[in-house]
Amino acid sequence: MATSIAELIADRMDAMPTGEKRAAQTLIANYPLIGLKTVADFSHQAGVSSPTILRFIARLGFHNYAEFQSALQDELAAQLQSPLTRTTQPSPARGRTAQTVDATLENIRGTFQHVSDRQIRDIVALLSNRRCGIHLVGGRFTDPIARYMAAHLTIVRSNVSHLAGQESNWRDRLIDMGKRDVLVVFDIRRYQDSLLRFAEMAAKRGIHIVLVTDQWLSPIARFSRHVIAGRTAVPSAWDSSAALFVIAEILIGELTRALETESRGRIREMEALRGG
Amino acid sequence: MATSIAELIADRMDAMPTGEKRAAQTLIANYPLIGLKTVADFSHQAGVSSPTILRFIARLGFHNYAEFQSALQDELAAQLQSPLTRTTQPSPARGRTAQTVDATLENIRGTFQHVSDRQIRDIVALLSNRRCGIHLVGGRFTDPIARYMAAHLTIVRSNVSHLAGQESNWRDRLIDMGKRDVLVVFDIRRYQDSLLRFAEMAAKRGIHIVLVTDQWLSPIARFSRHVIAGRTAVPSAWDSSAALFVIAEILIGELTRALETESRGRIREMEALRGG
DNA sequence: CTTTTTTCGTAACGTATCGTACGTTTTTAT
DNA sequence: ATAAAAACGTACGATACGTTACGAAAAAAG
Repeated sequence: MATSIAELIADRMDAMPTGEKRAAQTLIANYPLIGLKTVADFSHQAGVSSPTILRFIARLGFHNYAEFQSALQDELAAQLQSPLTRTTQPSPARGRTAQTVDATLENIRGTFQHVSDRQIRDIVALLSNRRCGIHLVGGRFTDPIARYMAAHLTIVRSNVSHLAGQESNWRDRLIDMGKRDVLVVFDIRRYQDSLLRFAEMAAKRGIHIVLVTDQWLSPIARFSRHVIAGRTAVPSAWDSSAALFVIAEILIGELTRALETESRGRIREMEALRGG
Repeated sequence: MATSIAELIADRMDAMPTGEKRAAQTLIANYPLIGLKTVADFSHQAGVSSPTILRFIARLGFHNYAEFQSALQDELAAQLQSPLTRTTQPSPARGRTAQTVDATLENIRGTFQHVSDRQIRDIVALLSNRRCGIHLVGGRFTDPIARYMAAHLTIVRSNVSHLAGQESNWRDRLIDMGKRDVLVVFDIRRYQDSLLRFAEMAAKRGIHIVLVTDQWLSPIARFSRHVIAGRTAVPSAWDSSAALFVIAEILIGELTRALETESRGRIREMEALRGG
């Protein structure tokens, strides 16, 4: 069975009439972008008529042109997510572990390719205001990341709280949140209603929301001032939250640097308390 | 001047109305494929109307949607032609963020270069024995990782517990641990005495210890049956636990696969309980 | 709180695109 | 060489798409 459309074409190219063969050749030569354009563009580039293009893709087994384009886009999406596995070996021999690690690495890389320094700076500026409190909350699987971030932020500045337990507990804490407070939310599929409800209530109180989510964007994005989307797809039964974890670490590091002068004193003071 | 469309968006995202900002976020999160689909698809994914999408791309400076798509395709074509230049960013003035991300990626890569599939398999075999319970515990900053792992393991098998709170609480739980139980410990510098004491007591009771630590090896390694060392050095005030996080995810994934038949039933049952 | 401005979505429009029927041309078999 | 079959292109219809106009809603200014 042909795994990619390109291979599928190579297999059947010999058994094609001249016109369709030209279509196949131009598609391979400009793979896959020419296939994402219109039939007219494709046919003109190949020097054949539009119906020939349609007969060509029909011969490949697609029912219509849209289905063909969707297949190309899916393939492209997979390629963009892991360009390494494409350049290196097709890796049937490599272990599952190595493959998953590669996918995770690509997720992290891809995530930060679209996260601008500007965005990080803005969020850090928001979090570095000592006046306003920071509250962190997460979903079923992302709550540990919220905890991780809270554990660090607590050290570099005051007025940091992690919202643990059930939704009802969170709601009680809303009373203590002022208009200038910041709520950092971690939320990935499947998005929890409880988080959405809570974020909505917080937004209505004028609280700034920083959302760290997956590439499909939690509905909380509607109420969020800042949104960072991490890639989560890996060849596993679970989604990977590693990219979100790195986002948290980056924010921790940058905030620590922003509050360097004061945080240094805080850390020293804390260590004195622990040691004594 | 912005060289890529993604940067262009990042620059102007702040000055956009809420609806267009949502369009920008979904485009960045699904970059660039969503932009190659139809306006209707794009608008539906972003949760806004079609005109909002068009106003959004007009604000970016494009005269119509076709021009916008052409620009995306040109960018994509350049990327596909030289996949190597993509991994190494062309920007000469790389920010601290990118450097830290690179260091984190190298840490993860380096970590798994020295972790054998055999080791993973052995640990998974240990954890997949339904007879013995799994207990997870972590230090000050690594406890969230223990929680993360526990949250997943609880779903794929029974008899999983996360040791929360103070050391005294842990000790009380020791009574419930049998000789065949497994204790998964996360511990990085600065190694906590409390964890060491607890691990030692557990080891004396014949409990198998799986240790996930940093490259300098926690002293708990002495009592551990399996030790996985992750790299943690990054140009930041803090160490990075990302490699440990990925280790946890790998173990979660492999264990899920090992228990596939039974875990599938468990997951289905759980979702029924949640839905009902 | 009121007024003004901006922003957003519904609805309608014109166009480009896909898909098909049909006649012409080319190829193949007899 | 002739007939049959396959392939190709032109022309046309239906559909979906991008685009624009307008009124409602929200935000900002006074």
